[in-house]
Amino acid sequence: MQQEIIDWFEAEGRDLPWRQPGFTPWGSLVSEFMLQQTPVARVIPKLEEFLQRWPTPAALAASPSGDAVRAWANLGYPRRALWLHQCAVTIVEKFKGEVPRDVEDLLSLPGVGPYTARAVAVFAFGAHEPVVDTNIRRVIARHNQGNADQGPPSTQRDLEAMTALLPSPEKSPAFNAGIMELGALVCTARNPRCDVCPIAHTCAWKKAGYPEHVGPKKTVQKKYEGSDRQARGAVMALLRQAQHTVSSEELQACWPDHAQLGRAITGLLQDGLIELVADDSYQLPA
DNA sequence: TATCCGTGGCC
DNA sequence: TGGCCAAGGAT
Repeated sequence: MQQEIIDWFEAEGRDLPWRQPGFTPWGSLVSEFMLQQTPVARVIPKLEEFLQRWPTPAALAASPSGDAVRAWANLGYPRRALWLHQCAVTIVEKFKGEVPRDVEDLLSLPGVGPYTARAVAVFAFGAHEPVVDTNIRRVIARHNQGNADQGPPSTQRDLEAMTALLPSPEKSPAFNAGIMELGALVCTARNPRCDVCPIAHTCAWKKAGYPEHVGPKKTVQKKYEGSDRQARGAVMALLRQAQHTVSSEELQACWPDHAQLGRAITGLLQDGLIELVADDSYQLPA
């Protein structure tokens, strides 16, 4: 399985920006932040802009966090932009301006969890570590466990499952990237392309006749339309496009439900995504 | 562990 | 049309 995935990846893997020679560890960190729950196609243009403007952690650390939030634009989950800015500050202060290469150090950074820490360690530094993302979990669930779907994540179990599959250290990056790419391009959530899958001949799910998912299912997201999250999004969209501060009155106009808007503003202030300035106005953090 | 956190595209 | 899904993380 391992070598087949590596061979397939080298033949069929996409030429993504973060796979270009010379791509920096900082670029890897930024790209992994952007790729957290945001599709590749939407990330690519924003990543290029972001890295052109802030090619190093020191460059980003020298800018106000609000600038990072504004550049994040509509990628979603703007707290990621704030955390990435805090990463830059920490990297300058504690790691001499260089992205750390140890998983433990990476995990100490805000917004860096089990996936991002290992992705950077492996893809930027060639570490021998298990990377686990939703694609990899799905491939393992199907090919190795014969189940249609990965179900809810469990960090410890998932890391153990992927660790058991790791090939020799020098092949770790290609295997990790390859199995992830396989899940993204072939072993997809909907309409998997088993006819072109390099490991279909050993796939337990295929062999069992593609049974329905067994076991606990992923929890479904609440409806976005009319949600508190959408209210937060409306406030952030208004503040991103504003040239100056935005008055409380202008904010009222961006969302119909006052109680909901109040919760959104309170939450955003608490998260540090917006700031209250003197005259009952708001802005992105300076 | 379950829930919260944006946004947009797809079938 | 609307639910599902997308290289997760924090609490």
